[in-house]
Amino acid sequence: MVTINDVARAAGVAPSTVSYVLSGKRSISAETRRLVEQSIRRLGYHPHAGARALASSKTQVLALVIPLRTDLNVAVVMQFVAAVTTAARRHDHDVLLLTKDEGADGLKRVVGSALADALLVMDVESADPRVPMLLALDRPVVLIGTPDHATGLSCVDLDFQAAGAVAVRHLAELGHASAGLVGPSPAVYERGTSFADRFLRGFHQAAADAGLRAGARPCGHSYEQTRACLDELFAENPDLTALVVQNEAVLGPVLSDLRQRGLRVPEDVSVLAVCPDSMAGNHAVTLTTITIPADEIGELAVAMTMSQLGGEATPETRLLSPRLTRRESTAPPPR
Amino acid sequence: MVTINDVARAAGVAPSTVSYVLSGKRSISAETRRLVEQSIRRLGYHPHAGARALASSKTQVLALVIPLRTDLNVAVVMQFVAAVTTAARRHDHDVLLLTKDEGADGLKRVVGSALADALLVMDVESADPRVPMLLALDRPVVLIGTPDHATGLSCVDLDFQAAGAVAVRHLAELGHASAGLVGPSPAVYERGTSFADRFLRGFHQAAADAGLRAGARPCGHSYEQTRACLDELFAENPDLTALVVQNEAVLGPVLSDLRQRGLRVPEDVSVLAVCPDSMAGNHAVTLTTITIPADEIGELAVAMTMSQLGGEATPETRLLSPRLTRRESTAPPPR
DNA sequence: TTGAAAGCGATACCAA
DNA sequence: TTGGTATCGCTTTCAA
Repeated sequence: MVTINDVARAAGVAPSTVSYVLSGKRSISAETRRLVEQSIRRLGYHPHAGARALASSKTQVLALVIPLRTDLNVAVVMQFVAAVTTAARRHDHDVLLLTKDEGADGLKRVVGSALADALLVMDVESADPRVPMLLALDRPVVLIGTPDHATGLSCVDLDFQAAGAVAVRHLAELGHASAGLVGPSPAVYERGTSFADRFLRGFHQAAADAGLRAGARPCGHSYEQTRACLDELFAENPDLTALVVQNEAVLGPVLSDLRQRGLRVPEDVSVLAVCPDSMAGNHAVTLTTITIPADEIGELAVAMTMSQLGGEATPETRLLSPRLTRRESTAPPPR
Repeated sequence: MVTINDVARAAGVAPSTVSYVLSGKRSISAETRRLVEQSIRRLGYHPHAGARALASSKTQVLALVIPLRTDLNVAVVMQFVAAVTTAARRHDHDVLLLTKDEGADGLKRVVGSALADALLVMDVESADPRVPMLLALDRPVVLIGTPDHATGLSCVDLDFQAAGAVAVRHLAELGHASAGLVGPSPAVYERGTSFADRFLRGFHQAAADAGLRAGARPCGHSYEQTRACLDELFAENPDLTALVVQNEAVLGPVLSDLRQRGLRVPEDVSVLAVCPDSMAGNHAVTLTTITIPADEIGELAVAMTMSQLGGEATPETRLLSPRLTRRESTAPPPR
């Protein structure tokens, strides 16, 4: 293995000088820098991460906690993971992957054994059992989502409450008098994953304000459950003319079930989807969407982590404003 | 921070003894073990990963390289990531996430700086530029997929060639005289991602053997591209009675386009999907599938890595036999 | 069955 | 602007 001493010897300088060339923590003459950098390249030197961590108490690693349930949300989670990893590399950090099932102990372990400098946590629940521990942990933490008692923790998320309102207002402006919400799966509500509740709140409030008749139902991810969900929505409100779908996984089933009911989109029913923009074109009718900007959120989360690591920032909550893009799937109601 | 010395002092033993209790590398009296373990718990001791890596030249970390394209394959990739991470933890290892765009240099960096003990690489191409470097790297490597010149590297994958054949034979046995393959996106073929070619080969060979008229087309993931793909397949073979879809992302579009053509599944057209079993129930008709056992592959990949790390194993290629589960979407052809 | 101590490869302080 | 060196926390050899 090539060590800093090898480089130092080759360049005819002290090991500490090599270290300083690498870290930029003190000024180096042009000539010395050249010599050192050349030796580094020639020898193919890479600093030993463990040694570095030991000496500096910095790992240059971010731990990212992802949900394990692979049946739902996958596209969003994946996009987010990709964004975080890419952004982390731009800041010269790597990403250690943890799964939610490791729980609070897993986080304690990773921090305790100095495997990571900071934590990014996805799929946070309203009363997330990990929150107290995260607060106790004296490390930068950024949550994707907004749990209830997170004062002291940084949070990033789409403003789902505003999104719910934006969805309703778009439909109201088109002239709809009613709207049904096809929500995330019941499990999501049961776990108290806050984005579902926040969207629902925005949805109902805006509906009340606009005088819309609104109904909402969670929706499991199988075709049968989707059909049942629509059955209920239509039973409650037979003259429904618009659906808001906050569940990417069932977009296909929703659209095909509507067709089987003899309902055309958007002529008979408008459909507004809450999902990444990239999914808008994957259906027979291009979808009006409120985008879930997973990569923006990921990048922002990393940026916030970095400034906390730099000591320049204190915890804060950032909610991104919803953006609606109108496409083919929404139109004025029939008649 | 709690160190091994703190634990040793609390337990009244030498630091080395604590180390041996932890590693099990020499026998310890019951009493000493009890004392040490108690101190560890009481103090909440976690060994410092960096220090450990420095002293032992082992990181207990596996690097996992994932593809970045988030539009395709996401479900499979995600399932795989989850499986690897979970399996790694069972073997007392963590997972460092790399993206494919880091390329060969990224791998060199990670190994060079001793960030990981072994590499798991997804999305390998036939003539993957990373292969030579992986061979040069003197570390355990397991590839998900099978590149061309990988002698010396371990590979795990579904036996896609056999899968192609199994698909055709199932349809032939049902009495079909023709079959169309809706393949992965053109980009996948262009990159020479080997699973696509292998499936295609098995598909064509088995079709020739069984006397089936077979056509195949790549398929982009948008609705428009899917419809175009089906257009071509039907143009080439107007009396097509069966489709094999090796592209989970377009299953929805394929099914709804068939309906728009007035074709019922399975009465008029049989559909056989190559995808994770968990997706079989997400459509109006439950799908006959050849499963992509992402979690099995992930677990196996980790197991192989571990035995290589243990020095018990030499590189080998393992192709999992395809498993077909018949559901509603395949049936004898009309008439 | 246990202890003492020499590294592992960096960083960063103290000097020059 | 540079060098020397103690130090980080652990593993493992050598001795007892």
